[in-house]
Amino acid sequence: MAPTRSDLLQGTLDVLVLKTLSSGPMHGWGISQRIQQVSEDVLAVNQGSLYPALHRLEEKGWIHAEWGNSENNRRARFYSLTRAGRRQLAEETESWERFAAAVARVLAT
Amino acid sequence: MAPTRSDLLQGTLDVLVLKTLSSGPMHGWGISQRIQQVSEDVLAVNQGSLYPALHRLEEKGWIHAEWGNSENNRRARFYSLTRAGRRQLAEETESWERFAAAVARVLAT
DNA sequence: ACTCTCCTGTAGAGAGTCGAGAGGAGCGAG
DNA sequence: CTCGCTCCTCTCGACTCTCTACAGGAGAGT
Repeated sequence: MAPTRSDLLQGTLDVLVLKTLSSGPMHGWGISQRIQQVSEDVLAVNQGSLYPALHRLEEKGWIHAEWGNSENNRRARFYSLTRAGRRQLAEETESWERFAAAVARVLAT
Repeated sequence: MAPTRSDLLQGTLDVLVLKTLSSGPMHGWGISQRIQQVSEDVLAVNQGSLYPALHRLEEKGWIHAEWGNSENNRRARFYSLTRAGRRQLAEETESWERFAAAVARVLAT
């Protein structure tokens, strides 16, 4: 098994999930697969972080959950972005960019 | 009072401090000023985060502390990077860059 | 003297991730 | 048919780190 360092920085998971959901509804397991794939295995989402995050996001009204069946015919909970979630995604994306740019400025000698 | 969102992502403070120290010894208060300045006020380091971080870094042997006098003739604790700290800085810088790039990949549709 | 700025430090609370573990259900292989 | 694998969801305790708020000493200017 590849070590695939996860080490999600606190607070990044939310925006990652929101963004992943912005291309359409998806179930939790799929979201984690997707993030790992798109990040080229740099980011790995632990299940112990994923589901609490999903519930957190749902409680805040940024995503909406619904039971359904996966492509493999399994019971899965599909999440989709709400209007508020879309707004939140925009906000968090911008603040991530500001933050990353600032860190980069410090790190650049 | 300017709002200056701080919201340091957990784990970023260390590399920021290490990097700031890489250009020479400096005292805690100066480090926080420097980071805020270089980041163009995007990053603000709280004192309640700074000093514990400094002590953490020292305990791990990445920085070395020494009492001295500041430019304003005040008692100040000067920190400098150790050899291990330099190594750590290189490592953390690289892993930050990998991480930031990965997040950027996810965020870029 | 008094106050301002510089400078270091601590304590409690809160947020979020990690590792580990549990469990159900579909599907293919033997 | 039963076993085992993959898919999929979920929870708990430990841990780490940041935040807010607080406390205090000492030099410098008024």
